[in-house]
Amino acid sequence: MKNILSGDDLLKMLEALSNPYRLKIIAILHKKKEYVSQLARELGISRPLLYLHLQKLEDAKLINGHLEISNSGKAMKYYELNPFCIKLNGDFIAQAVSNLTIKGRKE
Amino acid sequence: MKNILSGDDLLKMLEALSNPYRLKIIAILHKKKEYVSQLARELGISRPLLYLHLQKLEDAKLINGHLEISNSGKAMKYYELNPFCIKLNGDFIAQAVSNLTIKGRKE
DNA sequence: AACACGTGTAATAAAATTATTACATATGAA
DNA sequence: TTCATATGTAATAATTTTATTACACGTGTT
Repeated sequence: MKNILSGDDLLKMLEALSNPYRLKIIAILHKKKEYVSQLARELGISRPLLYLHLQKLEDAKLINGHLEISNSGKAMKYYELNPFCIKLNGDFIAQAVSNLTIKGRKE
Repeated sequence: MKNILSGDDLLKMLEALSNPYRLKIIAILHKKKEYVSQLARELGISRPLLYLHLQKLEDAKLINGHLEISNSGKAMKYYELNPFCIKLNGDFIAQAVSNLTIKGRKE
């Protein structure tokens, strides 16, 4: 049985998940989609900082965002969770590592 | 069904896994226990740097080390993998986040 | 027009992680 | 004694990540 995830993708995902705010974002979006300003309020952080975290999660393909025009006519950027499930154990990691790059080295 | 892992422990584990060398260490130790100097050679990194990575993995309880006296009488520090298996998905994370601390805040 | 609320980013500062260098110690073998 | 191999750490440098500040722009409401 082959692993769909490359070592590099797994690493990117783990990096994206290794921050408390980003775990919280996952938890919030697991319940429902939400827009940026509201997320920032719920987390108690500034929008610029939130953007940074959202970007990392989106780069890792864990969430994705899209614009919606609200009834009142405002553009709202909603993010939603991109369902995932990884069985993280020694086997899985050993397998993924077989094609893992270290800092731009060919390896 | 309760989660044995606190949010803080999950985060620590994810942080420990979010580095290419540390993933490689996991992969190596998944096959067999190994001692520090040999690990350093296999990974192509210095021992001081390796120690840092081993420490993070050990703090996250993913590996543990112990001294062994070799036949030739030298002290060798062997590390071995501490078997683990986490089903990483939205549910699991949402659950763990319920008791997650952010930077020494009571939350 | 002024205000409240939304998106978006550039520039910078602060903090944490990662990496290197230089040591110290000990054992067995040549 | 000198060499090769092992453990272990302190001090520092380099890099990356995280966080802040200051902007710009747009829409609807008062």
